[in-house]
Amino acid sequence: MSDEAVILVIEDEVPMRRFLRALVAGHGLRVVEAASGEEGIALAASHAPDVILLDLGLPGVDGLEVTRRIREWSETPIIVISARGLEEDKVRALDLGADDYLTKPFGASELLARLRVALRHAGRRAAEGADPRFVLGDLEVDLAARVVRVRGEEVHLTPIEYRLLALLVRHAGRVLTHRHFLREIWGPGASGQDHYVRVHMSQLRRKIEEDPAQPRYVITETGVGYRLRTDA
Amino acid sequence: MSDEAVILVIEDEVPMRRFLRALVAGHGLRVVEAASGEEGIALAASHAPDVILLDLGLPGVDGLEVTRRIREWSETPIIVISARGLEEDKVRALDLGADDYLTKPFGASELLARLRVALRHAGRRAAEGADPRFVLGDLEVDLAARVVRVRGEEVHLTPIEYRLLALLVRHAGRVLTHRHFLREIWGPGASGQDHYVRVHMSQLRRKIEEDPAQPRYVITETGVGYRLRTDA
DNA sequence: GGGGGGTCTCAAGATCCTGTAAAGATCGCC
DNA sequence: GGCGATCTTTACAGGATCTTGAGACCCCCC
Repeated sequence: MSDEAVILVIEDEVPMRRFLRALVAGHGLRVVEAASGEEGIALAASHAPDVILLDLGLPGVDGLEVTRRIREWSETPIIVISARGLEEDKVRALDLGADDYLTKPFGASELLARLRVALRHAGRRAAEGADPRFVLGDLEVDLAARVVRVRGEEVHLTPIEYRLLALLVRHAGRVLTHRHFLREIWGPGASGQDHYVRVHMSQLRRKIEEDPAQPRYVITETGVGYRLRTDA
Repeated sequence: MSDEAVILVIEDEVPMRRFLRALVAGHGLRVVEAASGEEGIALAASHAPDVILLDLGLPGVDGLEVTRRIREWSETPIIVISARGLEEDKVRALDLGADDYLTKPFGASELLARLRVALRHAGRRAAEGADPRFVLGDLEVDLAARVVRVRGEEVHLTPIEYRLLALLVRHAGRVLTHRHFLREIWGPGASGQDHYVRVHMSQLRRKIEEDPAQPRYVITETGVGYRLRTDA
């Protein structure tokens, strides 16, 4: 999950940029780099990073200006890195919208810890409200909670039934082959056992379809596999 | 709006506490003071402050423990103040849930600026329900007070039982896997020991369920984990 | 009308998972 | 050092789930 997090590094000096990239990338995070303020602002807009690491001492558009410009439209956490440790510099940056301020030299593990704090904030903002749900007619699938409802009623599914449905939901509208189900759920050793899929799909339909003989949700594509309707 | 903001100061040394109160109160913020960790936790629950200023070097329940305990039910920003500037101290506090870490001595205006950052974060989250109590049928869990009641009667839980229940409450309605419980409670070294979870979950049910064989609250999802009902 | 591929359903047995008790190990406290 | 509380570990019965095979069905083509 947080393996997918994207960090934007805005830093003009090459050695420092390398250091930051190595540090951040070495911890399961993706890195996007900008060598100037303008580029940084553009990448913040195009890549929607989860956190921004920003060096104040940029040539051209300086770090404070970058902060101000990004804050006009985005609330992505910004961690400022600076060689200047004067209090008034910190106050200015923080009041302009930065979320943290680190003075060089700093320790690698402190930076990472503060990065985790910022990611926590970013993640919380993203996770506010209810879970993302897939709704189709009377069927409701909450992949985050692992809960399935039909006409508002919770339906109990066994592990295999749930995984079948989750696969269908994640690829709603597309046809999934028997082979695909077998690979994803039973692993590579089960090829050819198409009846596994059929039996469990039948159980699944019995639980979520009103009339399993006339399925509304799970459509069988004869000779190929199954497909989940996207329209009611 | 921010004229109404409440800052909780948890600090045992009187001069420092006076200094912080004067500083914060002089900027249109209300101050609530605690002289110990226990008091701090209690006031955090009863006064619902917008930001918490926490000294790490408390006697008795120390600052790290205070952070951990508050984070069990609340996401109020915590700014840690400490005489210790070692990197590992910072990392530990931040990873336990603190949002910022200031090393003494620090400048007054920097503290205020970081306080404004924390208030910004708190304000963004102002729409939060704020009641850290979970009620479901005859079961009542007060994460702030660390108290569990069944039909009004207080129930004594062992540490592990309580943490199991607290996890369930914090993710009420979602299925939590065995792996998740093991990681959160026993740490990364305990993977594969699913029976830990089963044994303690059984003890927990014996204490909170009327009929453990027909659980009303803790639902088992065979092959996956457990889930706490959200509806009666 | 018959045959065949593909599909659905059912149910029995095998397999895996879960709840529970109970005994031993550990810990904190006096 | 002893005691009580808690945690770990083991064992087993009962329950839930999965596999497997067989029969029925459907649709299309011959």
